[in-house]
Amino acid sequence: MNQHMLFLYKVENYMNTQTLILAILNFEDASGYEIKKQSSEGAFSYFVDISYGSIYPTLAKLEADGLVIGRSETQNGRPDKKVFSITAKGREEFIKTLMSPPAIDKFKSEFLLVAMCADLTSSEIITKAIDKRIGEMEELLKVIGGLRSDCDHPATQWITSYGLHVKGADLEFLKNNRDSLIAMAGQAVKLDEAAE
Amino acid sequence: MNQHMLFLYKVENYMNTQTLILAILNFEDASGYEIKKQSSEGAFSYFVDISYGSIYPTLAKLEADGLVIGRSETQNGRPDKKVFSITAKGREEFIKTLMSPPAIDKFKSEFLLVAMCADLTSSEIITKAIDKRIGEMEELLKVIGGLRSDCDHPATQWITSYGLHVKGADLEFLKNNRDSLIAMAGQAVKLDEAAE
DNA sequence: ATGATATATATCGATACGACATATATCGAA
DNA sequence: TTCGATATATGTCGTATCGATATATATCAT
Repeated sequence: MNQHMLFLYKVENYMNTQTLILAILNFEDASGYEIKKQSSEGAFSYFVDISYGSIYPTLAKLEADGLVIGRSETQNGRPDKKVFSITAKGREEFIKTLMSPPAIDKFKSEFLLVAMCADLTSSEIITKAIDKRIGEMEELLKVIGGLRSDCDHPATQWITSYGLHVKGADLEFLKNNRDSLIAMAGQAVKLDEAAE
Repeated sequence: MNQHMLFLYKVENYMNTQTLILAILNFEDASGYEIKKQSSEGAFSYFVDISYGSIYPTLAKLEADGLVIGRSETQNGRPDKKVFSITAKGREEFIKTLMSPPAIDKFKSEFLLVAMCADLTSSEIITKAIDKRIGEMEELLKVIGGLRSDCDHPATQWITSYGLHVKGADLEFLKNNRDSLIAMAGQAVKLDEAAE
């Protein structure tokens, strides 16, 4: 077997717009706007994010493929919306994708980049960066806690407990080690000055 | 001020290929291949990942802009490589980007999607998914631990301690709650059958 | 010698993001 | 009372990035 035959064993990534939309619609009917809200503020926001630039074209494609169906709804005091439901074919397709082993998490952090380069900047910059992060982490814990109490679906409870545990540990480290990171700020500059 | 003037206050995302390459070259000179290794196996792999499809075109652009300079190096028993160094202008540009407050972490998880949909699949699928994750988490802890002992740079030690703390808590939750997630598998199917 | 693996550079199609455009309606403040 | 801000709602478009592929050299085990 050579490297060009690896596709036979390839584990496909399914964390794409199509799967995400099917997952959300499998829980409840939604418009494109509501899908965006679910993905960036709602129950899925902790591990998912989709942009409008992906949502609307993908909804059109999913409808053309018969995986979802849309209907227009007129509203009082708001623009009309197009609400989508998942079809039997869509649900089947979605459950099939869930059977592949999940790919490893994707994680990118500007904060860790700044922290790793703490010696290149000022203590003011580092203080702002870590305090911003502590605030965001506290906010995220509130959001996850809210999701947890709003929903009695067991698997959702499981993942929110997971989130609270991990992000709680995260916040704990940030608070306990805030000052030691700030103390590293500007050290590279000081070394340069000492060398002159 | 209307919404079209928001760019005046916009906090730019700087977690892009250009910044990442400058960050890596600020630590040490590297070829495109070595930059890829740093980003997916080395000191930066915990919070960064760049593909070849981004690295080579960006290196060419950075060199054209005078932020890095490349030199060819012939090697014994290996293909030639082009090693890049960051310039004074590049370092200046990089430090300037570090002064903006870091954007929130980006996180996407197929595992959490599968876990949230545990009731739609079989216990076999869920068992494989969580055991795969436990194995990957143990592997990641080893990698971060290795990075920590290989490097005496204080800020790198700080972020690796952070990683060990958070990922340790992650693994702890997975082990303690593995069986309760598996118990949720297939419940939606059972409810369907009971309704028949 | 054959195939697998590692080093090394590069391109290209598909995907997704992020900014922008457009429209309706509510509500508080100048 | 109109102006601006905010929220709902749909959609497009340029561009950044990924993931797969192509190509080449060299080593090492079978």
